[in-house]
This record gives sequence, structure tokens and C-alpha cells, in this order.
Amino acid sequence: MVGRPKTLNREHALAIALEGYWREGVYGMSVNEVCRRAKISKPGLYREFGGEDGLLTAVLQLYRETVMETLAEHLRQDSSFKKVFHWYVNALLHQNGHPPGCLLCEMRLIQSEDLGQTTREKVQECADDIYGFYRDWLEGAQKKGEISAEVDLDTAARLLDSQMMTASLKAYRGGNVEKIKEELQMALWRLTPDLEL
Amino acid sequence: MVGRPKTLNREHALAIALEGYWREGVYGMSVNEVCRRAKISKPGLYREFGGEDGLLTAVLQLYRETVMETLAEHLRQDSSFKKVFHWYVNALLHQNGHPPGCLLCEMRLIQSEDLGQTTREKVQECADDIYGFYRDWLEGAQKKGEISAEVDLDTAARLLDSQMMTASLKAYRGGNVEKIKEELQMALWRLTPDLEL
DNA sequence: AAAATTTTATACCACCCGGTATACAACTGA
DNA sequence: TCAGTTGTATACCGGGTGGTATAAAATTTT
Repeated sequence: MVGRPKTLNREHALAIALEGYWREGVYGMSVNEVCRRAKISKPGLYREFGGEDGLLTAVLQLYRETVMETLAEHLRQDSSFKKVFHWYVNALLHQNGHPPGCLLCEMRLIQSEDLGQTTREKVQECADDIYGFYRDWLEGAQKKGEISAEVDLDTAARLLDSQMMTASLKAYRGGNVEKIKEELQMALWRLTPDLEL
Repeated sequence: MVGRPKTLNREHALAIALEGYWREGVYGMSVNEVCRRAKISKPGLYREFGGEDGLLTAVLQLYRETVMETLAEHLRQDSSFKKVFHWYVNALLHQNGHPPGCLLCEMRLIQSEDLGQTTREKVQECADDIYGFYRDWLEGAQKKGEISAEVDLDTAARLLDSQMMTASLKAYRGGNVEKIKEELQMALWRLTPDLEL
């Protein structure tokens, strides 16, 4: 390899950026601030990520590979609907070492004009993933008879998505976790009337 | 009254500001932009409202007196729970002459550090109002036997609040109204299993 | 008419933003 | 050794932000 060797550590910078965006919110972080925290120069960031849009896209990709994938694994467990739900909700509401809640949820709420093109697409991509996870999970539960056969799975998956987003947002903003769970329980009554959380 | 007569029309400026914040979002409007649109000078705005915080507080107050109050009147109708719900949801999702959805809902989602002190308090105040509206409405419905006596009214009111926020947000972002209604129906199954929307 | 009072508008402040031009440092290959 | 190549850091760009100093304009009171 010819030329000066690079010292910029992509992984490290991305991890710092993820933490920052998650903790302070997308509107609360600037590329300048990311540079300051990750101790990299701005041209370095632009060379590596192309700009704010690329940075956010990469951050989202990292979030997807790590946090989202970990959460989704819960859903693929071959356990009862109620047990899986219990694990999943608690994992979502008490992210260890991170703020509670979900960076993706926060980003899905941002007016799309405030996001770059590729970031917007990535957000949509991740949201579609989530929908798929829920959909598959519900399908399995319905086949096992844990959910009434009358329930429309598309609507149910969208409902689950909404409810998880809502719960995550409330937790992120410091809401009372027990009350959040009570609401979840009532909102998902149609799926299973006796969820335990 | 001594001194130069004022030409700044508070009502007009507030109406322009409300429309702007509602349409473009809080992050999408600046005091500069409000001045431009309302055709007032910046020192004029600062004299009248004290700053961004005061302006937003006044905007929220106007929103409360006009839009929210109109919506809440639906809930005080002495009609069946299902009918009232039908009216309310449609009014919320199709605000005539305004963007669909709800300015307050958008503001409740903003990280509180991004809002001024008084604005933050006003948001909380309005949110508490909403809770009260729902709570009273549900109480009446439960007394009339339209909602099971087993349902906890506090949780139900919070659930209703969440669901309406979610629905409003989705509508604001251009979601499919029919699908939004399907989700609402499923989420509120515990209250009444056969909502028609 | 002149002083006092109040509102208005211009023009500015420091600050931060996303993004970049430029010059230099550090390496490889000839 | 020295050209070629690649990465780094400083220092800047135009532009937008919330907020304000200042002086002129428009009125009432004396």
C-alpha cells in the first residue's frame, strides 16, 4: 500500500458517533461535535464517511448490526409468545450501558426533509426489517395457536411496531417503566389478553 | 396612551407562527422565518413575545384555545362511545385547512432540552389537559356500561393518549389513514372490541 | 413648539453549522 | 534520493441562528 498510512480508526469513530446520536438525539449532535468527541479532524470524517448523510447511514448500519440484531434474536427464540415478549420488552426498555429506548425509533420520527437521502433510505430499510421480525414472530405464534386465527397478521405486526416504538420513546424520555408496561399490556390485549410483564 | 401607536398585530403574527410551526415542524421554523412570514421586525417580535420561548408558549396557547378545544368538544358530546370516537378520530386525522395530525403531539416528542422553560411547561400543561379529557370521557362511557368495569381508567386514558398521538404522528407523516384506523381498532380492543372507523 | 414616551426598522453581534481549500506529514516505489 | 501518492490538520468559507444596540418615527403631554 502506497502513501501515508491512515490513523483514523473507523470503528472507534463510529462507536463514538453512535453513542452520541443515541444519547443526545440527532438534532443534538453535529458533525463538529462528533469530530470533537472522536478526536478526529473534520476532513478526516468527510474522507471516511462523505459527510453528515454518510455518517448517519453508517451509524444506523452499526446500530442495526449490533443492537437491532441482538434484540431480534429474542424474537427468534422457540419459546412461548408471552415469555419471548417479556424478554424482548425488558431488553428494549433497559438497554444495558446505553440510553433506554431505540435510536431507530427516534430517527423514524424525524421529519424526513431533515435527513439526507441515504440516511432516509436506511431508516426505511431498518423499519422494514423490524416489521419483518415482528411479522415472522407473530406468524409462528399464530400457528402455535397462541394468537387467535382471526387476527390479521399485517395489522398486528404494524400494531406491535407502533407499540414498541411508543414504549421505547416513553422510556427514552424517562417515563415510568411499570406504567409503560401496563399500557403495552392493554394495547396488545387483542393478541393475548393475559400478557405478563 | 402616550407614545408611538403600535402597528404590530399580535393575533395575526401568532396565527402565522402557528401555521408555520405546525406545517414545517418546530425544528423547521426559526424566529427569523416567523418574522419574514408575518412581516414583522425581529425586535418587534422580541418586544411582543420576549423571545423564542415566549413565542412558542403563545403559539401553544393559541393552539390549545382553538384546535384542542374544538377537538375536546367532540369528547363531551352525549353520544355513544363509538360514535364520539368515530368523529374524534376523523377530526384528528383530517384537520381541515391545516396539516393532518397535531402540533402538540409533535412538540411532546421533542427532547425537552431543545425547548425553553415556559414552552416545556406549557406542553406539559396541554398534555395534562388531554389526559383529563380522555379520562372524563372514559369515565362516562364506563358508567354507561360501554366499557368493561374491569378496565383501569388511568391506564386506559394513558393508552388512549398514546394511541391518538401515534395515529396523529403517522397521519402527519403521510401514513395511510385506513391502516392507521385498523391499528387503532386493534389497539383499543380492550376498551370496545367492535369499534367502527 | 418642545419635551417625553413608546414603537419601529436597520444593521449588527457572537456563535455554530456543514463543508472545503490548502499546505504539510508520512509513507512506497523507482 | 526523490518523485509520487495518500492521509492529516489548520484555517477558512458562506450562511443561518437567537438576540440586541441604536437611532429614527410617531404619538401625547406640557
